[in-house]
Amino acid sequence: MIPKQTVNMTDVARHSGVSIASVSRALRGEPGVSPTTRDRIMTAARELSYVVSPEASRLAGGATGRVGVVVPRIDAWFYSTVLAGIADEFDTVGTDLVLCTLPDSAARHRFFEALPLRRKVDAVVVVSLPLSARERTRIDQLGVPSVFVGGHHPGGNRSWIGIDDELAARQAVGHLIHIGHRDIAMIQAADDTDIPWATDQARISGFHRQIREAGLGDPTVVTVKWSIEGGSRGMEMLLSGPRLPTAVFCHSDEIALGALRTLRRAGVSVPQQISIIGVDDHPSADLNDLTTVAQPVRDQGQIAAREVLRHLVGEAAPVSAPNTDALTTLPTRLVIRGSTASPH
Amino acid sequence: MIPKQTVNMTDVARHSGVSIASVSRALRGEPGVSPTTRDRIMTAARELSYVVSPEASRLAGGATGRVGVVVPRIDAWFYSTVLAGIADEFDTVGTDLVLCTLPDSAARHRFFEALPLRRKVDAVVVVSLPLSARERTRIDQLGVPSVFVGGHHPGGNRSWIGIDDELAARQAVGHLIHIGHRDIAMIQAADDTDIPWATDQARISGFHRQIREAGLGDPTVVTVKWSIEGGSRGMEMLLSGPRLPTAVFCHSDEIALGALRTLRRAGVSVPQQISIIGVDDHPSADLNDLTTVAQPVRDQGQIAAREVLRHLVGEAAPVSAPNTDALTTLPTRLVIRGSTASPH
DNA sequence: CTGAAAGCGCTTACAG
DNA sequence: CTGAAAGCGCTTACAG
Repeated sequence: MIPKQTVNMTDVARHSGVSIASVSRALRGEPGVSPTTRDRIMTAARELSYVVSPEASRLAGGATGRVGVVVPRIDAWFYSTVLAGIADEFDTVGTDLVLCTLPDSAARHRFFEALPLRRKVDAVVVVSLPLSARERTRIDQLGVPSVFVGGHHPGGNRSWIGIDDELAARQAVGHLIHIGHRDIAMIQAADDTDIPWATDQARISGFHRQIREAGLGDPTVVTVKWSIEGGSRGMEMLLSGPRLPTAVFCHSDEIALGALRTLRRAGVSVPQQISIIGVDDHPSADLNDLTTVAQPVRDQGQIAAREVLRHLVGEAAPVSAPNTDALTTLPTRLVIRGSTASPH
Repeated sequence: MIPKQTVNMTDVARHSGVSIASVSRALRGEPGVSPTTRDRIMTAARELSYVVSPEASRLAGGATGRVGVVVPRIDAWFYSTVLAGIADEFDTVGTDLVLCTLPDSAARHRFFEALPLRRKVDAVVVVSLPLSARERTRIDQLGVPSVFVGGHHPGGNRSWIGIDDELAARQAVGHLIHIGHRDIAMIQAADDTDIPWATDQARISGFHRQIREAGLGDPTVVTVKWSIEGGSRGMEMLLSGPRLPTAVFCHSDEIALGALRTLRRAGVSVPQQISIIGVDDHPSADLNDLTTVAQPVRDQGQIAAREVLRHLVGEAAPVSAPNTDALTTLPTRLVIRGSTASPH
């Protein structure tokens, strides 16, 4: 005879001499089970090292114990770090993480049209994806709570965790101005998708506002792709100009690192001849002595995870929570290293 | 009245005027459904934008459509890149990826004892975890196919994809010897867990073998943690010695980057006064002009994913595949940049 | 506090 | 080729 592969609720019930209804209740910590019975059940479950079948549980109206996490990609520092924060938090409560990556627009389109997460998860976390109205609707149509991380506010009273990108830009540019720079350029990053990243807009407008408020003239701005290559290219563009600015605000640390590489190759010394500042506090920023504005990345993941788990336990609609409660803005802070100094 | 949340197989059956048995068969591409009927069913399913309930499917004896991926952590370049390769591949066939991270030994212990993946996935990919015999057994007890990536051979005829770490070390050291170095030290990384990483042993023995075969004397070796900090520390130790070697083989690029940082701070010029070489071809290696031995990381993930999917479709036991077939070793190659040069 | 029973949405022999 | 029916392992009213 073939032994049963897995022990099920019936086995636990038999071993503890009760019905499966009681086992189900006890295991989920529901009221309506006497302490004695509960004890007996828990012991039996442990002895048999029983785990509920998520399939059966879900099918019968329970939860899946799974949460979907949607990221553009994972082989990039920001996303993998957010993901690590989420994974850690899920692990403590035993929630399974179903990962969805949308590396290109085809994958993205497929995801939002087919909604492969449908009927598979109890909630979803969307990381750093600027959504069109249609896409936002589709996420809602998953019919489960959603939480958004980074980049843009999803609108409505959807939960959002992120930083103030405009402020981050102003902190960076403010530092340059504070130490005496008057001729500040920006290497800005642009995405090639049609939907503008809120992050990008905010960092750009923060730069311009800070420049304007300091009474400085029209700054030089070059636009490149968001990558180390892009940063290299951007600095090459600046080096090709009539005169070099005394400082450059880079859209991100990746851009800044590319810029530093070009400067090193060009024999321009940093910070003596030019100051460079980025945003993010990428691990390589420390390694390359880059001044930057740090954002708490792992924390964003952790907080998002907690938020989503909160939705899952307190199933009740958060009537008490006002609209504004849905937005959590984390602080950014200047990290001064060796790539910035006063001009001359 | 409350509208049904989701459309189920019965709806599709009704719309196409057949029984749910036929719908089930048609949707899974099984034989035994006439082309006409199949067409009608497919159309109805599309119109209703129906997706099968994985829960119900699994419960009834089908597959979950999910594969578990176990990684030590994700906020590190190697793992997130392997993961990206896996995720891409899964995406093309619609397999869901359930992510498990084991950041510390507590999480690891919990994972192997509780086997949270039990009954939840059709297969599992284990990335770069050196397993004890007990842990290997536990993975087998999941009762689903498993594929291993990187680091160590799992033994038996389990599928494994990785590189030849000993060869990688020899390629690196061979380059140093080839350009004239005779005094070569190593900064080696040690893990703090009790189980030795096969990767580590292999890179270390590759170093020693190459040194020995070149007839060079007893090399200086310092041991540190696998991190940029560790690399910094290691180079500090070498700088504290009686005389500086002319070249240093670093266990990994991260170690090498830390070493470079210390040298920069110490005012020792690379490669004029000392050559540095790493292993991995971490993105920062390019940025910091580090010579290294590259390994295909994303490919390892992709191949592992394909392998696991192969197991899933061809459910039949691979009787034809001999034992050796289970091991896939990917090539490594020297990438020469500016951190190595002939001595003097 | 406890249990018998219906039902969740599928897959799979078994008949026809 | 097609369908009626059992059963996968749970949860949840409904009785007691």
